[in-house]
Amino acid sequence: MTTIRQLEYITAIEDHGTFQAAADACHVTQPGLSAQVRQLEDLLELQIFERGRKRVLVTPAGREILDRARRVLIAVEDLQQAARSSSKPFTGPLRLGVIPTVAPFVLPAVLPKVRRAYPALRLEVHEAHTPELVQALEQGTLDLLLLALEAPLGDAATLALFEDAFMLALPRDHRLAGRKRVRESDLAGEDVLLLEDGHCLRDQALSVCNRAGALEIGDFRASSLTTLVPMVASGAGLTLLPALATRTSAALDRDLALVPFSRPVPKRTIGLAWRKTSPRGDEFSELADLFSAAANTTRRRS
Amino acid sequence: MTTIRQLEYITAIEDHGTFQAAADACHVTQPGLSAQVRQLEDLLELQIFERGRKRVLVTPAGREILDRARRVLIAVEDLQQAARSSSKPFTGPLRLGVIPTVAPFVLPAVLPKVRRAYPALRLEVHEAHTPELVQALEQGTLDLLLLALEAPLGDAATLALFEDAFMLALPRDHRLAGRKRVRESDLAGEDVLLLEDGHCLRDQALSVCNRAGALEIGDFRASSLTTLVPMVASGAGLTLLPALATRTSAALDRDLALVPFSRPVPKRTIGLAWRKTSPRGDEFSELADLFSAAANTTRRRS
DNA sequence: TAAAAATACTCCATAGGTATTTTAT
DNA sequence: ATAAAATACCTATGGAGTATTTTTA
Repeated sequence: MTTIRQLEYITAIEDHGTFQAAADACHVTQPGLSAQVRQLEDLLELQIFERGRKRVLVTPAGREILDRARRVLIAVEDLQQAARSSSKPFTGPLRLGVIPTVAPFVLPAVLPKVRRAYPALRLEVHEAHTPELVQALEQGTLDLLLLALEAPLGDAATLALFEDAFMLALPRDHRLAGRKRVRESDLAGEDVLLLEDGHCLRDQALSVCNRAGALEIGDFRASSLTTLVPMVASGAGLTLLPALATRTSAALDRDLALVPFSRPVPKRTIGLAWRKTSPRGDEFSELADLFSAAANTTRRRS
Repeated sequence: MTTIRQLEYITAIEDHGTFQAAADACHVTQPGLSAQVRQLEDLLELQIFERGRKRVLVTPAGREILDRARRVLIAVEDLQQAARSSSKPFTGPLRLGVIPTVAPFVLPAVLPKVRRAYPALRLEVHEAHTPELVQALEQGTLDLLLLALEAPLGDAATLALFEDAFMLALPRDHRLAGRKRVRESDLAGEDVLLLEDGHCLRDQALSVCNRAGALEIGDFRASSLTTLVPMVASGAGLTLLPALATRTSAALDRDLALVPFSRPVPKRTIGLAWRKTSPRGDEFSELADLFSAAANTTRRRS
């Protein structure tokens, strides 16, 4: 009969590339794992892996089986988590994924609060771009995401925490630096600096710039807001910064000016996302209160 | 560690009401099954069942666990079915659910064709109303549904087969019996007979009647079209019959007249539905060709 | 020839069996 | 009083171990 263990073994093989590495990861011996894989292949009457090469290859039929095996394992994990949650909620590991343009501005305020409110919760933070986070969520590698809800999130459950308005960041000596407010159309013809590919913030800022007729500078893309801000301050161009990022020391550059937009204010929505089938939806909703409270604190601290 | 077998046991207990009956259904002894349940409860650190009463009761926490156990088992079944399908499609059991107002008019033509085209397919037909069918589909008790797509089907994948227009069925001596065509408004003030509760066809016909201002006769509801048609023929009132049902001997009553509607023609859409995650979606789409071909044959035979 | 997977075998943990007692209606 | 679940104990299947051979890049 098919067993959960067999499914863990085959997914471990795909994850680690070889039977030996998978066996190590599962804390069993290679022959033991091999035997189980063989048994599963016999039972299903199809070959999952193509052996022999340096790296095991997955057969087309195996591809389908592996995908479904992961679904089974997620369902099993969810069941076990449901059991933990129902007896003692806010306990055990919680793997949180956060995008890089949010993490440094929210987590320092939130994490201590979470630790204090739920000391039994073992929060693991992983930073990555939205597509990887969403994939990890669907694969069951992450439990909860903190990101901009404008990006495509598959069929995750979402909960908005707060709106994060964009502000125009520019050198102090720029002609727009003295303005009380700017409108998008003021950007027409300006040179803008943006983040590198992958950041959802890049895509959002870019679409504002395209609408306004601003032009991205061709030869530079910042890998983070921390590198982007000094570039702007030194006169290389303008950029859009989320308000969230304008309250930390990183943005406090005396050569940098910040101007808010007049309505309609371009913005992003920061929120939480989780698998609709997650057993911890209620816990996440409750955690959301802490997150938005902490985020508001950060913003008010300005 | 949690095992698939344990999950099968607890769902069997819920399905059969007692440990003993579940053990029989699983082909194991009661103590063996009891031990596994106990082990799972110890592992999850929660009680799933409340023993002692004549019928075992499910605890609130157990309710959650049982629901998730069923999801796991469906995912496992799907994996196994995917394995079968990838090696030899159109093989093994296919549990088909059909609504009562479609089954007798489509299956006689379709089943022989299916048997001939896919002799290795072991088709099991179950007849029930839409809500039970949808629930069984979601629970993994059925694989494929044949029904009217207008009813709420959850998040099933669907494929329309053909449109089934409604016709006005009435006694030969009724004032509308000679008409070439009728419009919905012609029904205003007429007495209509309908099917009993549960039939989606009842709901659809009723909504047409409500729009048209026709009144349902209060003291009679037919349990099937076979009982409804003679009632109409004997002058008890009018009814709406799907065209599909008007081509069989059951409807050939010399006291019955059938009049088509002028545009817009009230109708239902007959189609297939299956779980979006089913491994056999491709097979079902291919089967659909047989179904619509057979259904058209039935209709042309008139 | 050097990794990795398969084979051969041994062992023991445990799922599941039988017989019986306990529990709840 | 009786049906159902728990307990006690036993058995044997099969999952996982060690040692070794076979495979293929």
